Amino acid sequence: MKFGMRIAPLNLDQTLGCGQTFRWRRLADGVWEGPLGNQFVRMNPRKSTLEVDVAPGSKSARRLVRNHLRASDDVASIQKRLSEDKVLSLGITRVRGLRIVKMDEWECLVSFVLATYANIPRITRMIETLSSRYGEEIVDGVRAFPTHESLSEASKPELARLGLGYRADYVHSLCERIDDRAISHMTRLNSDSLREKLKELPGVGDKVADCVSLFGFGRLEAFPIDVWIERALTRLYHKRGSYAKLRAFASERFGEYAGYAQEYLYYNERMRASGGACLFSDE
DNA sequence: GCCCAGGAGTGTG
DNA sequence: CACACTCATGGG
Repeated sequence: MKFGMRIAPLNLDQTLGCGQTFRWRRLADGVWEGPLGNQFVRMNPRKSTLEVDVAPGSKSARRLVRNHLRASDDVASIQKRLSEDKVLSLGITRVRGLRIVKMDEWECLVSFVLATYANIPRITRMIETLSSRYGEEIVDGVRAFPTHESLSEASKPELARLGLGYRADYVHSLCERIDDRAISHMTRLNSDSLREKLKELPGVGDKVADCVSLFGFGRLEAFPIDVWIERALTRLYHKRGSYAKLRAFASERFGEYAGYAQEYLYYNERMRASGGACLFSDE
């Protein structure tokens, strides 16, 4: 079943390939596919519309995609606001279609706990391993990210044999410490309280709490600081210091859309490191 | 082999 | 508050 929808501006390569989320795969010609909720979705960016292909009878696919790509974000307006920053204004037009995604809260939490001190290819593998073991099959050979219930059935030694390293213990205790009800309750907290609640969880520190706030709970003011962002802040803004200091700087500088600013800086820093084009400069 | 990775937890000064 | 150290392991 195919249908078209308008989500603009949108660059799927930038949005789905930059490490916000880990289960989308790029096919030829800019087509992306992957599991979204309990459905397997293929997305093909056309001139002015996004062509979506899902299994016949999938009624909620349109809503799922719109929600995941945050279709209601007024990205043009957000970029206009962030362009007041002289550093970002230089290259922001080249990430016009890079959108923040909205992930499932539980999937996001586990994913970014796994992401600690690992690189993206490995994170992808770990998440694929958990999904293939504990996820529900949605189409042939593709399994959804495991629910809290199914992942909770994994024993500690079982998890320890899956190549997660020390993260295996985090995942196991995470299952014991939180459930769907608790997550549902957290969606109603203000961002500061949410952050503190997340940090009470095993394997969740400043950075993971901010990633989960941003990509999982949709708090656009969150500004996760990893090694790449640290480098970007040093190089472009000559800012160094503790997490709290850098976070305060970002909050003051980028305000309610700090999350988008973070993603632009992150994308740019990684492109730069891999020899790609550099969007922003401090000159 | 070597260095690094979308860090967190714990202990110490 | 700031550091220092450890944690387990794959990717480039």
